[in-house]
Amino acid sequence: MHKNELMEQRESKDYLSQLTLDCVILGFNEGELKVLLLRWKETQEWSLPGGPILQSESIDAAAYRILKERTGLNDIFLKQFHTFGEQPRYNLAEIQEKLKHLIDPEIWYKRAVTIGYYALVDYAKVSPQPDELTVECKWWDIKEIPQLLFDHNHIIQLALQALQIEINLQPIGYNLLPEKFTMPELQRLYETILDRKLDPRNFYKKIISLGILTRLKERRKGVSHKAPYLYKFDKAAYEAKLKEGGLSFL
Amino acid sequence: MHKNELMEQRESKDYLSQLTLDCVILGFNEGELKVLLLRWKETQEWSLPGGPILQSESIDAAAYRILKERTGLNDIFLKQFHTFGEQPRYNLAEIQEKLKHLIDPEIWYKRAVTIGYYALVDYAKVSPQPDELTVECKWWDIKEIPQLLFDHNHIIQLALQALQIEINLQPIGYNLLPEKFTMPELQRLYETILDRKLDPRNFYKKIISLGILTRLKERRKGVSHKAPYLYKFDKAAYEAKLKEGGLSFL
DNA sequence: CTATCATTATGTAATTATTACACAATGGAA
DNA sequence: TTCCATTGTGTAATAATTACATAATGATAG
Repeated sequence: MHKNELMEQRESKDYLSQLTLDCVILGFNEGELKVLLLRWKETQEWSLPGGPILQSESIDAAAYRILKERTGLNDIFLKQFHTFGEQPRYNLAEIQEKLKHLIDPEIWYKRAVTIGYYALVDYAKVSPQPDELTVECKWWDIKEIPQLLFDHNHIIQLALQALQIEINLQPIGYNLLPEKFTMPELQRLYETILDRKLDPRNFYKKIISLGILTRLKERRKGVSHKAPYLYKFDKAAYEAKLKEGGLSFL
Repeated sequence: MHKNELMEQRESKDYLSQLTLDCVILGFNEGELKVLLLRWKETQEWSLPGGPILQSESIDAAAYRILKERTGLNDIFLKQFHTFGEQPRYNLAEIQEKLKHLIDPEIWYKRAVTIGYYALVDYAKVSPQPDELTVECKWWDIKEIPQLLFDHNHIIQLALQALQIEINLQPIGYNLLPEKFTMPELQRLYETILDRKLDPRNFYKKIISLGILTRLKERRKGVSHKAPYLYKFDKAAYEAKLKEGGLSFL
């Protein structure tokens, strides 16, 4: 491309894109993975939280901003997993029609690129907040997600795939559980993410052998069966192991 | 964000970004990983191939376009690995100074986002072509890369990390070698990517046990030592194994 | 108070995968 | 013909993964 062409392009802004970000915010409750979705004003249409990235911020900062706005949480496990720039990413006319009461159809760019992040949060600590274009923000069971706006079903699908790989590389379980948790809870989390049953004896051995868990004296009370022990993630041990290099998970 | 704000934003184009793409094109020659770099006109400055993504194309299509332009190749293993949107990504003033003879400093946007792809190609099949802003396109040994423009050293670093993970999930070796190759060549490729020595007997066992390699009757000739067998990647067997689900690599 | 229910906690043996390790064979060059 | 560099290959030891079953316990219901 020649200097003049570049200048012309800049003039026409042809090479600029609408750059947005979408967050797949995941929590874990009652043995199921949950994802936080927003319902748009005056419709029954749902989508992922997200929005434009401002010129003044890095894309990571934008992701943290959106997370903070929707969940109230600051320190969150957040990871970019894919950038979506198909052409077209979704049926533009359909979206224009569905959301015309909210957004002038003119505003939709032909090609919108969105950067996908997933976040892992402690379900109990989140207070879901809708944004300016939406009226409802709530958790959905990952297995009961409706048809979403844009290509958001697809984005969630890829986020879950990325998570299945990540679970082998990091103790991500600990981001999704409260500070104290039981072994069966942790196992159920792994089973949900990996989408397969695990043997409790082998799971216990494996997890314990990582040496990054502390068993407390306490047990969970109020369950109508043998009370399970509570465990805590031992962050210091984890950091130490990481430095030594040797840490792989399931 | 309210409708009016969105309209205002659109007017000012504040939420639009310069969206570019950079390709880490990797080849393998003489036992070393090579990366294709471009030297800019009238300077000694090098960078990765890349450029703006056009409004009319998907980001994957843009990556294939750039690859085709720089290498002449069509069918290429190409993978998006990360999107870079730090703020700032690099020292803008420095870049403006270095490239002012080519590009009006005005043209540089404050925040540029680039999508990183890596490509794996057969070194021998590539005929490197510079683009409009560059005069030289050539392979560099991965271990001898100079200080590059922008944040391109960083981008290469992350591409190599992504490749180290990918090598466990796919037989990517075959994209980097010619159709026929020897076992020691394949081993050296793995050693280079993983950056560690492998035992030849264990490597042989492991690779053969995947069952996706065919040993030919032929041997490589003209070497002043025992002539090694040639192997071919058995694509049919690979596809079959993939379907059955069970395929993991090193 | 006791029996029942649901669930937790845990060990061992078999299988499979990984690692460690050494030397004879061979093609070309000297 | 000898020498050199490199290829081709097997076995034993160790480590990791899988398969598998039962006693303990806390709450609840009778």
